[in-house]
Amino acid sequence: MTKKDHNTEEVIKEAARIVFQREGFAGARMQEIADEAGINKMMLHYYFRSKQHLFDVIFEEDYSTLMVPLAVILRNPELHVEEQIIRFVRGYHETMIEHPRLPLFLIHEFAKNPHKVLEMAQKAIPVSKSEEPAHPNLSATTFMDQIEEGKALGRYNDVDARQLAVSMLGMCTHAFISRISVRTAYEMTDEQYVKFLEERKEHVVDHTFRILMKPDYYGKWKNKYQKEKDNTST
Amino acid sequence: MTKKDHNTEEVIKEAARIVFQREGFAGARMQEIADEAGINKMMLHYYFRSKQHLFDVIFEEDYSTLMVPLAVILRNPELHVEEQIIRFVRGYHETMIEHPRLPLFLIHEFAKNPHKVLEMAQKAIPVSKSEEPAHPNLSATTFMDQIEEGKALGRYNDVDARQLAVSMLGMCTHAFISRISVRTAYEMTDEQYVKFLEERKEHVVDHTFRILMKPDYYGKWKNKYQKEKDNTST
DNA sequence: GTCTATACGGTGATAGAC
DNA sequence: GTCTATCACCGTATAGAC
Repeated sequence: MTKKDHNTEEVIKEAARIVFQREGFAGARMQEIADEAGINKMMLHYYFRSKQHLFDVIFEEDYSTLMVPLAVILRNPELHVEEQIIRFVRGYHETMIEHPRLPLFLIHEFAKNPHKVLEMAQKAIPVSKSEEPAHPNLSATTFMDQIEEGKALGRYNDVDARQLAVSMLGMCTHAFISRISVRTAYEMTDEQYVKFLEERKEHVVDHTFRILMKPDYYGKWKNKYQKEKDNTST
Repeated sequence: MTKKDHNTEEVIKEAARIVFQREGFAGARMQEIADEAGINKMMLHYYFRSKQHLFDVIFEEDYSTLMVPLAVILRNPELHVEEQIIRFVRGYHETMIEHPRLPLFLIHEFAKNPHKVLEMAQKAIPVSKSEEPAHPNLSATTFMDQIEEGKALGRYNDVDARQLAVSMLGMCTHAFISRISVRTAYEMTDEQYVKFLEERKEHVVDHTFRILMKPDYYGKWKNKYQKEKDNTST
């Protein structure tokens, strides 16, 4: 427990993470996890009571990996909605490039067991104001309110904020969820696909803002943004 | 086979469809399917050799349900890309409102068994020209070429056509795939959610065109489209 | 041709030796 | 703390009754 920097528990968890993310709960075999970890199958039961319990531990961690940073962004009342969108999209892509199976894994298990996940969300994401839902769901009033405000100022198009939020999330998730389809369709190698994802980050921000902003306001933002980018890179 | 309008085979298939779509292949239990069909579990093996075979039948049908109509639209060289987009997005939503679990089901099983699905695609979707990939993947040259053409004509923004295609697909799928999240986030009843999806159809077209088209060309399209819509409804 | 009973194989879980 | 042996269960497949 002291010297081993990769103690058994951690080895098991990483093996379980790989197998569960690839196969889902129902498709995963305890034997497979044991093989992946290079240990005896029974050790799994010694360290984690049951398959279900092991899964819950992994799922909760993975859920937090994705959701907590995003929730922090969306709940920050100091951040302007435009800055929220930029950070959200970039953060999403950066996390998911590291963990490309996470979106489909979370969505699939969530769909199979919504009640459980909603409970978990309460635990996983610390809530400051009690009224706020625990799911970082873009229903946060700040997000919606600021979009209404932008409309009133004549900066934003008359978009439905909820539809916009769903579109933005869809644009974020789809490249990861349909990895095989996209790769096959465009005949990409692994390297080309990673490059596509890296680039996609900025495209999604751009697409979102084209939907949200009136053309001239978008033009101004684009100019300002381009300058900032140039300054950063030089 | 003659008189019974719902013969056993059909009853089993519908039960299997429900359970497979809900649980996935690995999560589905033969007993569950039998219960759903109101028959003895062993009948499943009588009519369909194995779980795998039953699954393949269902999956192939479901795959065609979604893909064939979309492929027809995308492969039609007569259709202008703008008309392709409109029909694609509407067709997708209309089919998926009927079969809301289909997107996640197909994507999940596809991700778990890409090789098999790609083979299936060859069978399911008749290919006219041999070079064309069997997957209705938006890589069809007509789609890409027409976007380049629109750019050259100064109608379209300088968007990456592949990024646009992925965004459009993501906007289409996400509302269905993350049904629970969306419903929870916006606290919708069943009826409100269906209404949201019905409306979303036109929003996605709109979002896509805002990404694709230069502002004034978008304005012209919007005007023309609004008139057509008014004429249709009156 | 339709249905039932039983055998097989694999998975998750447990008891106990070292 | 680690591993072996074994159990109980469940889904699948087969054989055979009606």
